[in-house]
Amino acid sequence: MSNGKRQAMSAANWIRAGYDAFHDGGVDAIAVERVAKRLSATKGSFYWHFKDRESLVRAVLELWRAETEEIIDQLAAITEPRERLLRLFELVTSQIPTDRSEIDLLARGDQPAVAAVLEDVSRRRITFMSAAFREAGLRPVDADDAAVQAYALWIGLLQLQVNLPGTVPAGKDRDRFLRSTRELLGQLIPAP
Amino acid sequence: MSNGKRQAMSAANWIRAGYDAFHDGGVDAIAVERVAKRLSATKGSFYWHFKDRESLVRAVLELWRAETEEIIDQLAAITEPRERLLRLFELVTSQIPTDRSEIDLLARGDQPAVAAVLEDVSRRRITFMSAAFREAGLRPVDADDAAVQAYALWIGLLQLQVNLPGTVPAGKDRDRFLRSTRELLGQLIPAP
DNA sequence: ACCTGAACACCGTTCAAGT
DNA sequence: ACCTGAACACCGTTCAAGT
Repeated sequence: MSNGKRQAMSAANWIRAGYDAFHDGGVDAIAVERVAKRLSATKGSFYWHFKDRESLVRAVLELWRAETEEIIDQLAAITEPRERLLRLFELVTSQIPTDRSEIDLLARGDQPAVAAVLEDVSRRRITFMSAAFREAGLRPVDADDAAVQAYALWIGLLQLQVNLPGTVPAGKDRDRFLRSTRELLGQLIPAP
Repeated sequence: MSNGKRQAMSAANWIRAGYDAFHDGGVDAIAVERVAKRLSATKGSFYWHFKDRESLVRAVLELWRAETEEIIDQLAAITEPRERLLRLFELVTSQIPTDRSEIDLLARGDQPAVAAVLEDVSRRRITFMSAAFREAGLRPVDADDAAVQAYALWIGLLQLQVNLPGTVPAGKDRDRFLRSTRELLGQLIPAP
């Protein structure tokens, strides 16, 4: 358990530098040569600590996963399922005007390292919503459907936000749009 | 207007080969070196006909744009706006289980050549829907919102379909899911 | 007018050779 | 144990030189 200081340090250094690169330039920026330059190290050094680029991407995205887990933990504390869903919809719709990293990950979903963590996180979110819909009174299959539809609308809006700026209203129209979107999502929740 | 046969032929050859590559392997497959190999030509030859890779991508995606235009033309023939929207929802939801190229384009939206055509096509679709919602009785701002929400749900589902196979129900659950999705979209249409 | 071939700057990956 | 440096196979782009 105790450690010779250099060795463990170094792998963590590469991951930290990769995480910074990810936030600056997305998944593509987690590039061996560029990260090596950032650290004033050589590519050869990298391949001592990691099998390949994919391992580094995987390690960096593990950090991202941990961040998203916290949000679910907070929501889980709300016991009333309708309230929990409405709070969730409020949370994610208000994030829509800002979040970019999420879409970058969706766009790189063809890379296995990205696909792995993306699948995990998405299924986690969908399962979480489905459970709430069930608690709120939907039959299991309908709860699953509703969760998938809500999630699709969510990431679809993120996608439009990033890819087609101007389609998702900003400024003074923003509030009206987000309210109306929450209403649409609210249609998925059965009446008490 | 009339032509020396080699010259015009050659540029068109590159575009056709690029279009094939696009269908086989997505936007990334429109790569100068690989397409050159396909044609048994050199990269140098390519740069005689095109300024850069981006010009080729642009030319290839023009073909894709033309294909999507046809669908809108068909729907425009339906005069009753509610019927037109329902038919559209039916059309796009039934495509969800198969379409991949659309998502590949969304994923490469960071490339200017892709962004350009993607924006055009998307705005065209959203405008088309918004007009129908307005004809069906919504106020202009609400019609715009509804169109954006419908489109977001659509591409969100495409995204899940491709990135997270298994979340969008297939097989015997497929029909129930698509029906319920059409119902949710139908909520956006005002009562007659 | 059209094309070849080599060069250059980027990637990822490997590996002998050094410390 | 850890790293360097050079090599290789891919990219895109440029350009002198050929026909």
